[in-house]
Amino acid sequence: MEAENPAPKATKPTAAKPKTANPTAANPPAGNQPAANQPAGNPPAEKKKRGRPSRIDLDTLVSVARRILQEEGVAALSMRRVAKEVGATPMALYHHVRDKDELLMLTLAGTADSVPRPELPDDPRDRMLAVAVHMHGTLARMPWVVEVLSLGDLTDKGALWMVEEIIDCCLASGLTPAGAVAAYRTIWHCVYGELVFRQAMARRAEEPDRVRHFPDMLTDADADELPHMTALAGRWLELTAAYDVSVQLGAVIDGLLRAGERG
Amino acid sequence: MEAENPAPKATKPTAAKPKTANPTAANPPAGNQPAANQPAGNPPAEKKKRGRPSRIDLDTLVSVARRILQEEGVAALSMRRVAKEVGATPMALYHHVRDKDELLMLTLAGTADSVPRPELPDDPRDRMLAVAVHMHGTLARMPWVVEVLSLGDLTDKGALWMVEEIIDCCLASGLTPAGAVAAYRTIWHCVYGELVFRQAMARRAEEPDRVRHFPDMLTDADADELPHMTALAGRWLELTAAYDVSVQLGAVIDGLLRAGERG
DNA sequence: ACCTGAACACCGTTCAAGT
DNA sequence: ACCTGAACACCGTTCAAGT
Repeated sequence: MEAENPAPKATKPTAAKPKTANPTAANPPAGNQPAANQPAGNPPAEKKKRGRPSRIDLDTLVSVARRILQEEGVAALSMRRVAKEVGATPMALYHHVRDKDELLMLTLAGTADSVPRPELPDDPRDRMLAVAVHMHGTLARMPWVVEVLSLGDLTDKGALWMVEEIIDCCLASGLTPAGAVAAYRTIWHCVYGELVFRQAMARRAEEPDRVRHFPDMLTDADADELPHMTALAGRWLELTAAYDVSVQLGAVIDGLLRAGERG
Repeated sequence: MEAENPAPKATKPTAAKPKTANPTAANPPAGNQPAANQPAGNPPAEKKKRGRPSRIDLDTLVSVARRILQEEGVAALSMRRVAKEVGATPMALYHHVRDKDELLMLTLAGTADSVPRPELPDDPRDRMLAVAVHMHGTLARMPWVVEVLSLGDLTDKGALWMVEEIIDCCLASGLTPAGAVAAYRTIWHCVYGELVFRQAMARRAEEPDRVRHFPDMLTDADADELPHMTALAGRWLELTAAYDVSVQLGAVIDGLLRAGERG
């Protein structure tokens, strides 16, 4: 019954083949959303290809999706919405991307290159701090990227120089390759986590009639078990607002590098 | 026209009043999902209240929602699904919760108390590391909580002892109150970030025919600009799998405490 | 007070058919 | 090869009405 594999040629298309060869190469930096602002109904008919000119192509799809994301966030992005904006049926998109998830990942390509690289100090410790702060600052100005990034990691080739720099600094400071990769990840977690909760707080602040759980849930009866929390409750917003990403990342980096020296 | 506020009594219900007085108090620890496993069509009729006995009450709503979340994740939770499982119309739920977001927040109450508190060492540094590792380990076993937590912070009163402990250790180590709160947040970012990407990696591993962006996107031509990345590309999965949360959190905590000593 | 029924304005995706 | 039309199986939520 299940003897040898029959006809290994191409009888059963394994459904695995991705539709885009190399998305990052096919989708150059794009500066700051080139001309995606006009209503995309009729694309400029000046690109000459043989055969029937397809009404929509992957680049415009991704551009339109990216614009929706940065103007209205991930919640506003739907296949139907993109289809409407390019003047096509929802199902037309599925000829260019496998599904919504693939379209989302493609929107990340080029975002890192849309921002100029900063000058970096030479000292490894200061250098990796500068890179980490730059990562954070860039993403703070692109909230939609943070939302999309939770689906996966490292999809934009233009962002790899930052990873390279941080790992280079770690190695220069004496960490092992494994330690350097781990240190990079920890730094990334700090950056990413801060952005997620900063954005969550911003969203909550927009709907003020929502139940506030903390610190409103604390009563005087909690002072026994939670003395510091009750004491700090009144200042909590002020204290969290004073959070300094640069200072915290500096401390984290110092800890990671010192652990490498000892290990 | 817009003179003095008319009739400050209760003429216009300001739509702000939350429907649950104190969700955490109204919803005790609940151990490990008490008896939410039987089909919840007919609730046990042994609770005697006056007036028409409501067919559904908030507690069963939250229990059912929590079960769906931990069995199938946030994507599977919908108001309609919960309604069906309690044997009611979708709209019946809106008499007990304001919207889906409120229901999600309510599911968090009691989750921290469902896990026993660990023994903690006395030394502040070791103590806060133990708490952080406990946070991470607990949430690693409750992926749905991580997903819901991105909507906000600190909604489960039973989780506050961990924040209290970490802040207490920071203060005992000489940090200022502001420094202690900041240090807690940084530790939380590390814990949370690790969990998000661990889960994202697990999700991606489940659908293996998806495009892998990294490190597959790297070619030999990138060796100039990204020497470490190309060199480490082959070992990347192995290296990230070797990530040790406890070691990393230890280094982060050391860095944070030392920064406090100097500051 | 608590719940139902119908409706509105959406989703992602499959499938068969058109050119 | 590229796209359409209709359909499937869903969403969260509003509104008017029932008891």
